[in-house]
Amino acid sequence: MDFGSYVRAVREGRREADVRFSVRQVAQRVGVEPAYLSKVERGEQPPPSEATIRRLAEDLEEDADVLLALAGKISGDLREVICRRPQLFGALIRELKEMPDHAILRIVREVRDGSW
Amino acid sequence: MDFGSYVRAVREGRREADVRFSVRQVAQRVGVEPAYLSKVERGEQPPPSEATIRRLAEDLEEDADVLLALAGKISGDLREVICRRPQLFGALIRELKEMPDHAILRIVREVRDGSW
DNA sequence: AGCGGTGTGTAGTACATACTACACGCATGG
DNA sequence: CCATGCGTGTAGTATGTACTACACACCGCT
Repeated sequence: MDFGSYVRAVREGRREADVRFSVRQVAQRVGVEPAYLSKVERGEQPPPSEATIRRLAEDLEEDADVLLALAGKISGDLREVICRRPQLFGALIRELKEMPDHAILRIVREVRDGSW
Repeated sequence: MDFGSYVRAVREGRREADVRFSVRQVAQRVGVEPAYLSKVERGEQPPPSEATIRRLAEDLEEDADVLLALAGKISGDLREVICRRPQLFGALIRELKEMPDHAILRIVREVRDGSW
């Protein structure tokens, strides 16, 4: 699933319950031209900037990280964290690359619970 | 320390032991114009592309991830890993954001040693 | 019949990215 | 003294990013 198709699917879904989720109205709330959003949804244009994707995610009540990922982008705050200690986070991420979700989730929980 | 200054420092260091590390010769091996490398080192031009940074890192025997980080970029393979499971890795990285190096290293080791 | 709202086609813009090509003056060695 | 290599200044290019502006045809409503 690419960025455009996903956004279109989500928006059309929302629209079934709320007429305010037309291309035009979403575009207006997000602050872009309707024609542009239309083209992005159809993949005729590449995904928008991080800032625009964030506003779009908020309007559609979608997770910004997921939309950014579909656009092949990484949240600015995550990039900063990694760039501050690239070897450390590089090693960690490459180590966890093939790990199943539950193993990673377990680490997240254990770190959060302060077993460290 | 910005990207340019760092590269310049490393290259000048290497040069003390090996005359092959002039701007011109490094540029030639890396595959860019000497004037361009010169400008990048002095911060007159923004850092090069990921591919060029990788070739530069190899020539200078520096860690590519470190150079990429100084350029504010994230290695393509790491981006792919994160983009495949954005929520999971997002949660993990944000959880580890303020953690000291040794805590993260411990996780890396424990994952590698297969205590999971 | 006409008005508002719909999606979309076409064209164009401003800025960033990622460089190349050529030229200049300096210095060091044969 | 001049050839070689050095770093660097100036100018220019191609491609990508991130959009805007306007126009068109269609559909439902009153």
